[in-house]
This record gives sequence, C-alpha cells and structure tokens, in this order.
Amino acid sequence: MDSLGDTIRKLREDKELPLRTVAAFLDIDQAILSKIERGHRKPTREQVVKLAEYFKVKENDLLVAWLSDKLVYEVEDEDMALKALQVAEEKVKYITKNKKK
Amino acid sequence: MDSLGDTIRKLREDKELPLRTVAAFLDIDQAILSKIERGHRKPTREQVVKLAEYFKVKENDLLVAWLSDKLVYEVEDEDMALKALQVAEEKVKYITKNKKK
DNA sequence: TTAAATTTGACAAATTATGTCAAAATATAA
DNA sequence: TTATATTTTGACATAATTTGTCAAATTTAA
Repeated sequence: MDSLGDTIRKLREDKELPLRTVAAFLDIDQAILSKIERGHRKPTREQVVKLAEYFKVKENDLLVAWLSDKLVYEVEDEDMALKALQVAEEKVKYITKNKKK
Repeated sequence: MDSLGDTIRKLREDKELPLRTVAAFLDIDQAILSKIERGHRKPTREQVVKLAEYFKVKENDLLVAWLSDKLVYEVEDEDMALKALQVAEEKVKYITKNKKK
C-alpha cells in the first residue's frame, strides 16, 4: 500500500527528473518536495492538484490519496481511530443525504 | 444524529447548569463553551476528556464523537469525502496489522 | 422590566503548517 | 578515486490557523 509520497516519487523517477525540476514547477524549494516524497511533510491541496497536472494522472486519484493520508495522520495515535473513521463515514452519508433535498 | 456539541449541551441542560459553571471547570471563557455546543468551535482533546469526567460519561464515547467530528470537518467540502474515509480506513487497518508483529 | 444567561464578533496569543537556506550525506559520472 | 549532481537534514523565518479573552448585543425567564 503506497503512500502519496511513494506515488509521487515513482512518477518522478519514471521520468528521470530531479527534485529541482518538479519543485520549480510547484514553486517550492526542492527540500520540501524531498520531504513530501519521504512522508515527512504533507503537501497542500494545491500542490497535489499541480502534481496531477504535471504527471498527467487523474487529479481525483491523487486527491483521494492525499486526503486519506491526512485523515490517517489525524487519527493515527488514537485507539479509537477505526471507530472514529466509521462514525465519520456515517455522518458524511447522513449529511450528503440531507443536502440532496 | 447528534453532533458532539448537541451531546454536551444536553448533558449540561439535564443538570441545569449555566455555561459559566462548566466553562469554569474547563478553565475557558463561557463564550467558547457556547460556541462548542453550537458547533461553531471544536473543543480540544483535553476539553473533551474533562467533559467526560465532569458529566461522568464514558470518555471513549465522547472522544469518538469528537474525533469523528474532526474528520467530517476535514473532508466536508470535498467530493471524494466518502472515498477518502474508506481509503483511510484501509490504511489504518493495514498499519494496525503491521504494528502488531 | 430587570436580571441572568447566552450569543456574537473583534481582536490577541499560542500553536501548527509551510517555506527558505545552507550544510551534510549520498549517488553518479569521469 | 575525485568531482559533480542530487538528495536529505535541521535550524530557522514567515504565514496561516486555532484557541482564547473581552465586552457588547441578544435572548430567556423571574
């Protein structure tokens, strides 16, 4: 199961691009991109969108990976992590349903 | 489906306590407690723990409500909210499994 | 009404997220 | 090897968000 960082690194290495190049496109220091790929930093939503564009992959796929990573980060040192995720799912379903009307 | 704020408000009103009293126990201004109950502010983890103690309800139940609220807040304006939650669940299961070893 | 309780919004302080930079470490090519 | 390019790390700055106070406005209920 790849993290978002792993995915980005693979995309970049497949094209044999240095951090410098991709980081320039994102308009950030390469240090940050390095940290993002290694999972030591979370990219911003905008960076993820740009990366999808840059590597020509589905924006939605990358955003799901990004958002789920954020959720994992948010619950990870809690015992009730799984329970909370399940309850959150129910809440989202409930909210979505009542928004449709 | 009650939010955490609703739950706290009910617990407080059942005991006929003013915001002032409970807020004092939490060591915050009553304005914040008002906002928490109305869902305009998120309580901190520590505040939730204190509230569980104060109202003598299961800490874990309140923490699940709190954490799931935070998760909902984090995904709520994303189309892929549900998908991200499901992927996060898989990731948490994966992490938990590999931690046991 | 008037007194208590609650709500609101402007603002301040604290915390966390995001970024730069330069030096250290690592990988690659000559 | 030695030199060059790339990546990684950590100290630090800046920006954004969270968490809080305060006082005035509003609502509730005696």
